[in-house]
Formats: sequence, C-alpha cells, structure tokens
Amino acid sequence: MKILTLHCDYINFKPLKKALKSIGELSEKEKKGENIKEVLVVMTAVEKGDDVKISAEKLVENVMDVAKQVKAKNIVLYPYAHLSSKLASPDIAVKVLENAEKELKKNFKVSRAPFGYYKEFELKVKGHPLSELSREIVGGESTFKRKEVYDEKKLLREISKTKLDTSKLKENDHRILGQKMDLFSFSEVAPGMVFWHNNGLIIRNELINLWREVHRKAGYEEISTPQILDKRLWQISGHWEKYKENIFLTDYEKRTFAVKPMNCPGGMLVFKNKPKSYKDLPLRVGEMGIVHRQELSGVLGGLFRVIQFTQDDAHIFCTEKQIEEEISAIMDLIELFYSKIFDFSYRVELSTRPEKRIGSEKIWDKAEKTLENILKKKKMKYKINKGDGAFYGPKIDFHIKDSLGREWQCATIQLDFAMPERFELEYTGKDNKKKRPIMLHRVVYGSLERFIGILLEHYNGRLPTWLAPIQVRVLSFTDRNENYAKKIIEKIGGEIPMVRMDADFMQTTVQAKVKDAELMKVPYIIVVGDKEEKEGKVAVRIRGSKKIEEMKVGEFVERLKREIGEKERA
RNA sequence: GCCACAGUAGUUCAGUCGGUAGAACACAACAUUGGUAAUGUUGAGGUCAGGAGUUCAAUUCUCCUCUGUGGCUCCA
Repeated sequence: MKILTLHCDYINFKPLKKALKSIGELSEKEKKGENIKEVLVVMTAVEKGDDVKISAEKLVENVMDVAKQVKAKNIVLYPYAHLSSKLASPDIAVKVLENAEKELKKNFKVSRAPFGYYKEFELKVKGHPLSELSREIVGGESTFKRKEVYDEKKLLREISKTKLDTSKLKENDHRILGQKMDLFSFSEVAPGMVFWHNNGLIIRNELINLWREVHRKAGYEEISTPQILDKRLWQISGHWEKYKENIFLTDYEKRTFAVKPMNCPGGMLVFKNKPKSYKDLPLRVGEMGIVHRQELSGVLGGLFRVIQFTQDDAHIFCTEKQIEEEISAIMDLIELFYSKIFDFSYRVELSTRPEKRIGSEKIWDKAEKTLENILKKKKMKYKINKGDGAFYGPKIDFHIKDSLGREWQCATIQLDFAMPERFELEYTGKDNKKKRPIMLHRVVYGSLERFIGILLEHYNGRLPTWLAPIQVRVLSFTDRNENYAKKIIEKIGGEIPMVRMDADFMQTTVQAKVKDAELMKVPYIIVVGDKEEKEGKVAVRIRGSKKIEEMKVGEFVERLKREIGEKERA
C-alpha cells in the first residue's frame, strides 16, 4: 500500500456523492463531515496483494513512527485511491483501514474519512521538513517473508472447473464442438491458454505437418528459439518500449527475462549467428513459435482469442529487389491454404503506420508504397486500415469470416526495414561490401489456435478425413464378430500405417454405437457382422449420409488412402 | 480493463419463498448378442466456482474474488 502523511494545522472534509455502488449508506453524523485541528492526516491507498492483517500492522507501525516524530495526537485515516493504479478491492481496503483504526485508537484520537465517497476537503500543511512524508508499504505475506501457510486441499477446491456459458452460443460453436469431440479444454489456473487433448492435438499436428510439407517445397528452413529471453534483447528490438504492457516478465538470478510475445528477435539472433552472403538471400526461416501476450481479460474467447498461441511464423531476409517476388509468393501460399485446401473466403487489408512505431518517416513512406504497389500489381482487392500496422512496419492482413460472419485476422505479411537496422543485420554483397537485408514477417495460419477454431466451425466438426482425429471406427455387431473386426483393423493399419482407427466392441446395440460414432463426427464407420464375415467384406457408413456401402477391405483402403493423400479440394 | 449476464454430478439441466440436493445422458457391474442416431436392471458420483458477511441455520440473501459468455476497446 502507499501512504502520504501530512502534518496539518487543520483538515475539513465532507462526503458528497457515492463513488462505489457497493458501499453502504452513511450515518447522519458521518454525512456532516469533520473538522479536526493539529492533526496528522494519513492518505492511504491499499493495493492489490496487500494482506489484511499484515498491511494494517505495518500501517499502524508507520503512522506511529511519524506521529511520534511530529508529536501529533490526532490522526485522520483518509482513503485516497489516487496514490495507486493497482488498488485492492474495496472490502479488503476497508478492512485494512478498520484494523488500523482500531489499533491506533489505543494511543491516539483517530477519525476515518468515509470510504468510497467523493469528498471535498481542505487542509493546511505545516510545512516543516517532516510535515509531508510518503511511504510505500510492500505487500502481502510473501514480501514479509513470513512462512507461507496454505492448505493444498483448500487450494484444490479453489480451482473450479471452467464452465462454459453456452446460452448465447450456436450449435457449431468451436467451444461446444471442442467439448463434444474431446479436442481441448481450459482451466481457471491458465486463463486464455489451451489444454490440448489427444484429439485436438492430432488436428494441430496435422496442420503443422501440412505446413512443413508445403514450406519445405517453397524453400523454407525451420528453426526453434527459446521461450524466454533477456530483457535487453527486447530493448534492442523496440518491444520493450512499444509493446511492454503485453509482455509477461520473469526473473532468473537477478536478470529480467521476457516470455516472448513475438518470435522475431530470436530469429534475428539466428541470422546474426553466422556471416551471410548475398548468395544466402532470400533466406526464408520458419518457426512454429509459441508466444504469450497479456491481453485485456475481456477480450479472451475460446480459441479465437487466447493468451498463449502458436504462430506459424517465418522471417524472410532479402534484398530490396527481391521483396516483390517474395511477397507475391507468400500471397500465393495463403491462397493455396485458404482457397484450395480449406475453402475459406478472405478479405485483404493494407495496414499503415501506427502511432507507436520505430523507424523514420522516410522508411515508412517507402515500405507502405512498396506494399501498395504489390497489391495493385497483383490486382488484389484491398482496404486500407490506417494506423493498424505493426510498430516496426506496415502489413498486408488477411481476414477470414467465421461461421457467424465475424472476421478474424489470420494471415499477415509485414514489411520491416526497421528491425534489421536495430539489430545491425548485414550480408556481404557481390562487391564485397556489407549491406543491410530487408525483412519480411509473415504467418499463414496466423495462430494455430484461432485457425483451428474457425476450421471447426466452418466444417461444423466434420473435418476432412486427413484432419479428422478419428478417421475410421470399426463396430462389431456381436461378440462373435470381434476377431474378424480385429483382423480388419490390422489389415487397414498395415496398408495405411498412420491411419487413425479405433474400435467399439461394447455390448450394446449397433444403433447406439453408430450414434456415438456419428456424434464424434467420424468420417467412416465400418460395421462387421456375420454377413460381412462370411462374404469377406465390410459395411461402410459414410459420415453424414445414411447410405451404407458394402465393399471389400481392399477397396475401402484405396478409397481412404486417396482421400487422406489429396488435401487440396478437387 | 469497462458494461451486462452466467457458474448446481464428467455433460445437459431441474430445484431449494434460508433447514447441506435431484433427473437424463456418460461411467461401473450384471443381464442381453443385436443389422446402422439411444436395450434393460442395479450402482457409484456433489464442501451447489472460491472467500467473507448477515443468521440458530446459507447452495439459496448481501458483498468481494476467480473463470466463462455477449458487447466495447485492442489483436494473431
């Protein structure tokens, strides 16, 4: 908590209007206010993390100390929220003041100004050296090094289950699908951070696999950089100044580290690790980077907006002449993923210089112009989003519509002249002179979390077979058919090693088992009974349709193989 | 962060005008051996999100906190 003690000739104060609605009404006497002479006024602001008992004790200690020095006999405890920007909740603050008042009353005449009211006040400070003192009383239990007392069982109860309020959600909301299909969950102890379950992680991994395949072909390398990095690195990059409020901090041996909110600084260090030649450019370096950003709590929502997310990031270091070709290639990649593979329609925006930025106006002019030229040359339809660029450069953003018609920024291409400057990146040119590369930041999925959320709603959970967590489920009609079913599973598994198959041999009706499989949105439900066993066939139920096709196992394998292999839509 | 709303079993929900709770599904056991979206019986499951207050008594009333949802603002 913070306090300001004022040794005064007098103070007059009077409550006017309630400032907090949770505060109770005042008595008639309190409403009149007070007028006290020869008084030590203690302005107080109780802060978050302050312990009720300890803070009150410390407050009393400090007030006694000052009062003794200035020989004050009257004390006014005056709640003054303006001393702090991280206030404690009102009930805690009131308790601290009440406790302190009780204790101080043993030695002084004490008044307490009403809490939670706007008050007018007038005072005259004496002006001697000790008449104005401010003190900061640090915190709760931990800072006083008292032994931390806690009860694990009690704490466990405090961690309540995260209940989803589904009242305003649609049936195909990714949060509902995520629960029904056992894809992911959230917990109170990690707000805005995803717990991926097996089924959800399969989707995530499949997206990464596809991404790797495509990017390798497109000439990308892949790296991975540390999760926390020294503060100094972020001061160099400019994040410390322009992005500080979003960064999580942590300490290690008296050094401050930032949990990375972006991947670029790490990528810079890899670039700088070894001298580069013009022959290395364009250098395309990808990274599936997990980043953390402190977001305002009210903006979090399912997978669409989280605190921890995975960016399919890449940084391209190139010469000025290569910019156009590189950006054009990235736009083609985005088109491949969005239109050809997933059937999304998207909208393009050009985001220009924001208020908080690094780099000269001249550089910004050039960068914005470059992007605009490329968009025009490619004949892309786009909107200008003024002031929405990254702090290091302008960007081209790609927005996908979700099932409710809301738009989410996913892919982005950012042109950056500033960061290479700050990190003094260089390569040796043909003429043996050192040159500065230009950098492109880009993502295609944007955030895997957000992308998966949109994907789930887009397909209403019925993901294409190559993405489906369970691709085939084999059901037996009776216990008699279990062995044959197992053989089928073995056979399909032998033909398609990475196929995701499971079985339901429960002793219930076929209808019940089919229903379960349909609810899990399994693309192929194979049913085997006596008839199939005799004919050496399988009965295949194709997701969504009630049609059942009888076929030989080999035929089914071919069909499945084809479908898993062909990710691009026909 | 701000405004509004929500939190009861693994899930979906009912309920208590204040006297510590119930259904369905899921789960387990047993019976049943079935033909493409729910077989039957029995059983186990809850400090009613957490904390404080009022009260003889709080899941229920009041306040605070946390998380979630919708919107604002911000972003991938």
